[in-house]
Amino acid sequence: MYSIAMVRLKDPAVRSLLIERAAQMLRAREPISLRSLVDGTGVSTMAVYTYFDGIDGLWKAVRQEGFTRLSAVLDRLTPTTDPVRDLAALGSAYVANAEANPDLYRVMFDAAVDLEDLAAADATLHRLVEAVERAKTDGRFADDTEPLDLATQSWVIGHGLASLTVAGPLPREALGYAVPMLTALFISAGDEPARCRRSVARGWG
Amino acid sequence: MYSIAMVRLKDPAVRSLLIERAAQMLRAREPISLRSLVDGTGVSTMAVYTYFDGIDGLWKAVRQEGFTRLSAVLDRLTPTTDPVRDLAALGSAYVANAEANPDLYRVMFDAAVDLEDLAAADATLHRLVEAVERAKTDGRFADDTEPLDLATQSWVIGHGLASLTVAGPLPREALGYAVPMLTALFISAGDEPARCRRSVARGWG
DNA sequence: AGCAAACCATAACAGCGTTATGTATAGTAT
DNA sequence: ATACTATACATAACGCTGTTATGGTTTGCT
Repeated sequence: MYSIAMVRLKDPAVRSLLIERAAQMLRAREPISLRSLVDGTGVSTMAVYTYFDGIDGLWKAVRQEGFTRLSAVLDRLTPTTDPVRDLAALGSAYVANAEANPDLYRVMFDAAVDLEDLAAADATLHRLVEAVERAKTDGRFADDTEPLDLATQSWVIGHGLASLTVAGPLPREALGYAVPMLTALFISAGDEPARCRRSVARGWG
Repeated sequence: MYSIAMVRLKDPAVRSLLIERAAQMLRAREPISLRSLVDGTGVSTMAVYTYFDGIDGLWKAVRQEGFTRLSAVLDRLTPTTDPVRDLAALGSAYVANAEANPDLYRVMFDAAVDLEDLAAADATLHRLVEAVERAKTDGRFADDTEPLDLATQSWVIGHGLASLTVAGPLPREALGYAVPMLTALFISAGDEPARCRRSVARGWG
């Protein structure tokens, strides 16, 4: 006999509902357990097994949701005529997203990595690679600049800062180090110093 | 009635024994629980409460042990006449230590930060600050270089790389990015490019 | 209409961190 | 030496966790 308040939904709706609720509880800093997750939703603990194959699968789904949202945030940025500025803007949006959702950011990176996580992270990185390629086309970076290398190094800076501030010992203001660090990196890749400083400052602000 | 195989040790010995065993299990990638930790040691689960006030306190102690070991590794480096080379050597030792003890490194940074953790992390950072100061005295960096700022930025690079490789999506080879990244950073602080490249390469190797 | 598969509520299980209780030990004052 | 007190900790129980088993309900296909 099902309970009166029973909810009967199609597959994807239940999936989304549980992921959404997990993200919510993460933001509210409520401890997440199988039972606390489904309490008040009308779905039973078994739903988590039907849709995610256990709590680990749920975390994996949340991780991917985090990357999806990050991608959405980065997609909202429209390229300008200054690709170096765009690179800085991507970095700015990246750390701002981490700062806005610190617990989600932690979940995204605190687990052993599997193939699906790799693909999600790769999609994020790809945006940086594209921006570097545009900058190279515009002659801002040296010809021997490897776009994937420079993009990865930009990511390392963004993640290092995000990780040490939102979930670590550095104070929030340390996020500002992104400006001199990205500037130093882009200048080393061949960009003209004064112009680079302007571009990064604009993209960051 | 105590069991026959009962062990009776002084306070610090039990503390060290449990921390050491936790570090061991971490390295062996065995799941650590209160019961699995004390199994075979002759001490009861209550000892963890006597000495650490629960499992969270145990993790905190492990975290501090991690920072202590890291400090010991960095202390083993003797300064040369080239402080920029020394900075690179510190970075190299930092990521090598993370690579050698990936699980311990994760524990060190995966928890909410409290004051004692802060102090331990600060001691690590201090070594970098000193090296930057020596480089400034030698005229390698611009006069307006703030040692704490540059040291922190070096740390961000080291942690970003360590975090994304030992517990994240980047392959081990990505650790090599430290060389161009540190070089770019030090050049931006005023070091002469060719000399800087040599110093970093020597410090890293 | 009948059948097979999916769905999932309920309940039981082992393991977790923690708390409670009482006994043995260590140290100190008498 | 004796009595007292605080510490150390073995044992057991408690409420929680994720997981598995079971069986009834619902759905969709034939």
